[in-house]
Amino acid sequence: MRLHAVNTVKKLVLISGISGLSYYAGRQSIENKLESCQKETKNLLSKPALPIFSTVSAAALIPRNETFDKPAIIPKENRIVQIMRYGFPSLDNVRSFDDFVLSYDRRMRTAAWVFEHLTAESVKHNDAVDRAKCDFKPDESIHPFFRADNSDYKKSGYDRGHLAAAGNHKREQRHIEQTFYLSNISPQVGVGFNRDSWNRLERYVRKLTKTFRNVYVCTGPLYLPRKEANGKLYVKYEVIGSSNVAVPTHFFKVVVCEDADGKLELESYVMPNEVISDDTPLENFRVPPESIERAAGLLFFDKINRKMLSKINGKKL
DNA sequence: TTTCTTGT
Repeated sequence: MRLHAVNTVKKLVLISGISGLSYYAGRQSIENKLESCQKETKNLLSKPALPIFSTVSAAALIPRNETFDKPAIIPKENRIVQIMRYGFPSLDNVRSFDDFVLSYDRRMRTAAWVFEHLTAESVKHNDAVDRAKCDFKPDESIHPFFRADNSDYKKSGYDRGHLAAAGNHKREQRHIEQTFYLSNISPQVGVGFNRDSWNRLERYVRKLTKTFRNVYVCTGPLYLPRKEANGKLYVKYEVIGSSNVAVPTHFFKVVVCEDADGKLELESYVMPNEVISDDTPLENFRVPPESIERAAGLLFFDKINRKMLSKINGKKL
């Protein structure tokens, strides 16, 4: 890269989401990112030649349904800062919703990860919120080449399984509705997985808010290699519908809980996307977070001060 | 309680 271009690229990296430069962006604090994003967006607005509407990660740090015409792009109390407090697992195709953040994997037609922040208040039952009123819908913010449609899932034999669980977003009707965008959905085995053991894991994570004041959850698909008859390893996954939506072989959850003293406990799980017996204890699915990072190509909770981490998968450090 | 699909 030519030297004179470097400064411009540095300025653009937060807006354009050039993944190869994520190291630079990753070193900045979230606050700096937002400040910088806000500043650069304003700069860009005065330069109509730059294609700000077609860049992907411009959507990342700017809440949906905010138009670029309004001067106040970043609200003061930013929910996204709260959700992403401990770092972004990656910076590819990041987009934020009102109560969760996701990174979209265009090739797989589903998310690479979704991030949520849960509290006792945010998951408590709310009569005003009705799941039955929600419809699964294509995410129109994704380019049609890479977008999943309801027809892809129809008669596929798979459930439209939430990554950010609907049950985690009952504070407002608007919040739960946004979890039904197909960018937050992956093909999941229904009976025996989505409706059973995976749901059991989701309920367990919600229950953690009873003992911890803050719960941070990262969820995503995995496509793990498997040994075939010739002894070699292959990554093999089914694709469904005319969009070829990838069917993940596994799903992960990495959870960080913060207690009243600010001490942090981490738990990480991998479950195969297949029928799992209901009597299998959830602890059986615990795996070291490093192995999920390697398999997924992600880095979780990058910004956690290791001194604050007291437990990993139940083991004291 | 929450997670869904299919058929009418």
